[in-house]
Amino acid sequence: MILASKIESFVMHCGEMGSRWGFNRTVGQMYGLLIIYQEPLSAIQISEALNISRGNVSMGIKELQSWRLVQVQHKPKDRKEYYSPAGSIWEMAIRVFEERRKREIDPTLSLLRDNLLTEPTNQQEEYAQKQMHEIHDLLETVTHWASELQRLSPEQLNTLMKLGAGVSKIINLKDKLINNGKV
Amino acid sequence: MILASKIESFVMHCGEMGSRWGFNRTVGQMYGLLIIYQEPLSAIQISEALNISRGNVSMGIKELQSWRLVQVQHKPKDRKEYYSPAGSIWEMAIRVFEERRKREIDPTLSLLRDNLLTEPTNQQEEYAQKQMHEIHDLLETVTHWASELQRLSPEQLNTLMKLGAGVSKIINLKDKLINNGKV
DNA sequence: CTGAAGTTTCAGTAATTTCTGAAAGTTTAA
DNA sequence: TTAAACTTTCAGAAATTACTGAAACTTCAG
Repeated sequence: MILASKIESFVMHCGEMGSRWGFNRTVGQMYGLLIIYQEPLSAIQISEALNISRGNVSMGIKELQSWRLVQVQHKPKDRKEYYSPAGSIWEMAIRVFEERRKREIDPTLSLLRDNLLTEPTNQQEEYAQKQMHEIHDLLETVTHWASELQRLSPEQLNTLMKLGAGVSKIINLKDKLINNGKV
Repeated sequence: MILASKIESFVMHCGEMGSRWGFNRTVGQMYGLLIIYQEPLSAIQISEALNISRGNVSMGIKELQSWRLVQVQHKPKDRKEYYSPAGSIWEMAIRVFEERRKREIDPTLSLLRDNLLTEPTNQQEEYAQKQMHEIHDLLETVTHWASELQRLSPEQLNTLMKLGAGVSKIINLKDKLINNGKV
């Protein structure tokens, strides 16, 4: 399988960015390929398109599945499995975001919670706990907000984002209304 | 320099999470240490506390500076440089967020922009460009929104986050007001 | 100047992560 | 059953990334 050069440049870029996005080069390439290629692809097609071993494809698919980013399909009269991206671009973004939160924030939150349960035994620990407390509260707020936002429909979220900083005006407006007892 | 066990567990955790947050283990540990430790620390103190070479500390500090996360200070009658975290926990979070956007999203946006400039030459490329277009628009919207939010004061942003999904009610409210020609 | 006290750089080594390919496992059609 | 067609696993090799320590560089007090 030979890729059109525009497609290839996108796929290779995904590979280079892969590790920054939380997976490795070949997993990044695989995901890029599945997104950009209209038809579902079999493991062997992926391994040929990217010049990587069949075993590596298997491991990569597993990884992408753990991120809930790929779907398996079957074609009639064909025992092979065919892979395609799971959900719309929008949904994929949400999933990457969510998974990264789980991997990057949740473990820290739980460590902080544990550490904050015990009393500080000296001045040094007291300061340490103060800092941990601040980090904890920040992460809690952000996590909570993120999960609330995820419950909005794509349209609502889009409206909100397009609103940009204008959202602050609306918050002020709300405050005014509340203060006037009108809401 | 010996660390209290609670401090140590936090520092080691930062090390383990380091690579997920965009730096490596020792850079993560160094940053954790600076955050949790009340006094500014010299390079030699850091290297002793973490059992890493002096040269590694120098490289790590450089890395943290490229993220704008540390500050250098001097003590009277002492030629050593002392390091401490730059800004409040809040500001640090903003900076990590911003730097990661630069490293994880901006390069992709620019690749997509370039690829979208040329006309597709066949059906396969047409589909590819459709996908790239969607990703591009999503990343643009998110990036733009993020930079708008950064312009809000911590207090405003906090209000907004605490509001959670309630923000949708407010958006609806705004729509109503606009439709009634009252705003 | 000089040299002591510090910082930075970087070649080579160590540690970690990723990838391959062959073997083992699974599924299904006949 | 059997065997073909496929998938998964995993030990070891390859590639990448991080770390050390010694040398080079910088700064400054005397």
